[in-house]
Amino acid sequence: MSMTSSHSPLTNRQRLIAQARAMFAERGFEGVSVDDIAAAAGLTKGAVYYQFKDKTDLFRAACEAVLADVRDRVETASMGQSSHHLDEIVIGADRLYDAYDAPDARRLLLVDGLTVLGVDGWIALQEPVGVGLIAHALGHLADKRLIEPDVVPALAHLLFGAFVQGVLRVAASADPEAAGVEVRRATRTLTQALLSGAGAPLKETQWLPLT
Amino acid sequence: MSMTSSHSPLTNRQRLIAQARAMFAERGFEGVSVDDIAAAAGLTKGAVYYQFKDKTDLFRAACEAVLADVRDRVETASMGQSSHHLDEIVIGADRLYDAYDAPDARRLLLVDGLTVLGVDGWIALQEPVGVGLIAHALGHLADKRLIEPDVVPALAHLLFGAFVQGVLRVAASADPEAAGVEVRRATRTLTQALLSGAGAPLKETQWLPLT
DNA sequence: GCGCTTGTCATACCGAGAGTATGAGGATCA
DNA sequence: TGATCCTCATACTCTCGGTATGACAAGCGC
Repeated sequence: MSMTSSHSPLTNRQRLIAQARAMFAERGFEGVSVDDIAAAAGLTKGAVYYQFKDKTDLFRAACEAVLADVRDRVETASMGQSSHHLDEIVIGADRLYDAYDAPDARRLLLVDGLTVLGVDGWIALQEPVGVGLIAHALGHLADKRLIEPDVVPALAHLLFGAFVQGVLRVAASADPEAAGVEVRRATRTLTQALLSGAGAPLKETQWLPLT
Repeated sequence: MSMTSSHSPLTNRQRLIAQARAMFAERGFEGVSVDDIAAAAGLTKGAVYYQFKDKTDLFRAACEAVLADVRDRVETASMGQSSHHLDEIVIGADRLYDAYDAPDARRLLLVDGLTVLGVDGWIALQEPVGVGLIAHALGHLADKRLIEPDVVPALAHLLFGAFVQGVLRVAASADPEAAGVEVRRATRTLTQALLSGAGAPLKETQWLPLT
């Protein structure tokens, strides 16, 4: 069970995932029928509902395949970069933009994923890769007390949300080239502001003893 | 055409929008059928397809109704607050969290809206209220040269993306009370970092003509 | 070889639901 | 009193997700 990438001939399950990934990326989750995916893989609906629980399950498998490629692009881009440095949050954001610069990553992970998988499923999906990378970089800032350590999980989530809208803004722009530079500059403004150490004291008024 | 809020008896169109808003907020766009909405309003599908182009059009009308309430809550909360001040970005974020603290705002505007209306439709929907408020507050920072003025539009979009994930993180949390405080603290870390003026010079190394 | 099980997939079918076609009923106006 | 327009109900089509069931092959014990 679950042997990933044996050798030459793809299993029918892998072909279904590959077709689903390509077609979902082009026409979206609602724009593709299960019969279409099965036919594109040279199969019928019966094969799909044997391999997967339902259409959402197939979508989830396609998302994980896309996410695996995104993770690969992030990690290979991280080779030869200064790790354990404070500005990892700055260069890490640029790496994320590069890694998510693909139609399937945008459509599956950032657009349809939230509605199809639900809020909890979506967060669980993004936690290990995107949010995790940001949280790791923020950990270095917390070590130097540039930010409070206990805000790292939530702040990583927030920054990933900013990143998501950055990707979507570029994708929706009439001039993606210019929008890409604009978004990366705005992101850099955000991340470099965190490097200036303005979140450490938080001397403001003891507002709530909660948490 | 388009007479909003005449007096006592709601028109059938308004009743349809109200029912759609309530049912979409509870069961989501895909979880509610057009017949259900029509029946809940004491009508049939024919009335819906006379008043609206399709189901998406009805959803869009419901979104605008929700957004009108959100805008009201933002503006009434803005009465008696220090405007034209630098920390408007800090207190404005808190006002946004309060204004979006409703099930229909979360589900329609932040979850289903992106997939149903598409990326362009979603951005166009959020621009006048949420993004606009943030852009206005960022304008004060740009006036004082704490950030570069030309990054304001993109940065406002990014910060709104962070805000969206903050709302969703609270909604998905098992303890919304604690998560709310956590998210607001993280947001404050982000906004206050911008106040420290680390984005002004941007003297950084001629980084990349990339993209 | 034979029966039995198991894994894999095709076929046939059901029901829900979006969208359309059409006409009924009322109101207004000539 | 028609004629026209507005508003909506009814009846229908068609796509599509999901299920039920059977076909077919590969093993496996005997």
